[in-house]
Amino acid sequence: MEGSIIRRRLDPAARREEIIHAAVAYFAEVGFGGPTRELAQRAGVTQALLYKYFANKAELREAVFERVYLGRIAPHWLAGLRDRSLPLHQRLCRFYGEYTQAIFTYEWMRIFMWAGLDGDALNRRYLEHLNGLLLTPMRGEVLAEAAGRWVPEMEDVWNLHGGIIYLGIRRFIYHLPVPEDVTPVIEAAVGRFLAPLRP
Amino acid sequence: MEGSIIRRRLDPAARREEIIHAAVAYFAEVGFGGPTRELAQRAGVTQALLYKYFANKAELREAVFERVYLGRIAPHWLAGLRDRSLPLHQRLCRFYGEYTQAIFTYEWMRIFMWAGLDGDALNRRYLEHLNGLLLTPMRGEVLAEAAGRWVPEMEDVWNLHGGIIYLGIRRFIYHLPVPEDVTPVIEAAVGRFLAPLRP
DNA sequence: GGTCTTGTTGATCGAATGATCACCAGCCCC
DNA sequence: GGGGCTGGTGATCATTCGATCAACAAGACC
Repeated sequence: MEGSIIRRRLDPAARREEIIHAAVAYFAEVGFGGPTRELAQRAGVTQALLYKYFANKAELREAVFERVYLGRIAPHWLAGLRDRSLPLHQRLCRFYGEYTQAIFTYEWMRIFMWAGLDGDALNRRYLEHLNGLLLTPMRGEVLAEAAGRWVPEMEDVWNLHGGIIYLGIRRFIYHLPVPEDVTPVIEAAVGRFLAPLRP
Repeated sequence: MEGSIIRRRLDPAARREEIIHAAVAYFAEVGFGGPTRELAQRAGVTQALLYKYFANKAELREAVFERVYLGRIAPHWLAGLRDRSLPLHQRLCRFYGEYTQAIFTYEWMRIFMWAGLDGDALNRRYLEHLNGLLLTPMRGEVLAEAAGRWVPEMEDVWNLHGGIIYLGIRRFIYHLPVPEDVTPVIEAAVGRFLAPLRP
């Protein structure tokens, strides 16, 4: 009758995985200030067990960061942006379509914001990486396409980027209604961004 | 020789003011999870005294919200947006110049974000208010100006808004370098937004 | 200058939190 | 099927947190 709790022995790697998975969801919701006891409960585990897999809370937090940040930037995006066999408009739309698909999740958006407010260095490093690896090349493609007709500032690129990211902020941070399909919004934003290129 | 601490009796209203002022700065920095003892220290006051002015921490938090949110939207902004004796471009630039001047502060941007992550209802209400009072009329002005040539979606307006607000997010949340003077960035963004109106 | 009001403090309480440790029990292996 | 390795637990510790309260003292008033 009662919810019999069966104690299951798990492979350490699998258990660690389960804990990290639960921690990502938990910290995304309540922030890193949330008590470890509640996290343990969500992971279906005792609080003491957490400290068999992580020396302290900070280490668990690091593991969550690693999980959330690592491999979030797909290597083919840069090549895709530079593939001049396609129109630039199409390349930008494709990139932001895939990028938003990658980061517009409850977990990523919120953990990124919690970490930002906490002043975590990983956050700034991620954005500097994004800037160097993708946004600057994006500007380079515009420069090549414009052929002197227009010299965009990096701030123009950041403006495009921010306008799109703000969709995710509205949805996952502010809990405001946002279009289910962001594709048309991205296309409109990219269109405005590239408007100076039109003859 | 030692920093002699002189106990000063203050008018209750003034003391309350000091506490709220310190609380705004403190919570903006560390979030509402920050301990009341450290806040009291920053306010130059004992922790016990906080509870003479606020029944509990939640009430102090409310006072901080009230201070930060209240009167942040200037009443003349709506009239300024609707003043058709000026070009729409100029009206939008003026509005966002004043709006960013009002909210691009360390305290406002960060408390707004902490509150958003905490799921505070005031947050959503503020944005719905902003939407109804300013963004929707903005779209209305564009509609009037376009006279059928272009029918912008609310998402286009949100995109303009988000692209500009993202400047403050980059600066105060992510601690990234951002142009000191945002005026040119605003002008460029407004220009792109209104591009469909150009013949 | 004495007295009374009340703004302010130091001490302290109970609850919650991160972290530890002795001990238990599931599962593999012979 | 019975040791034994080790994943897992319950109890507990030290600290920190929000909150309370009796007692103190600064300043106004006569």
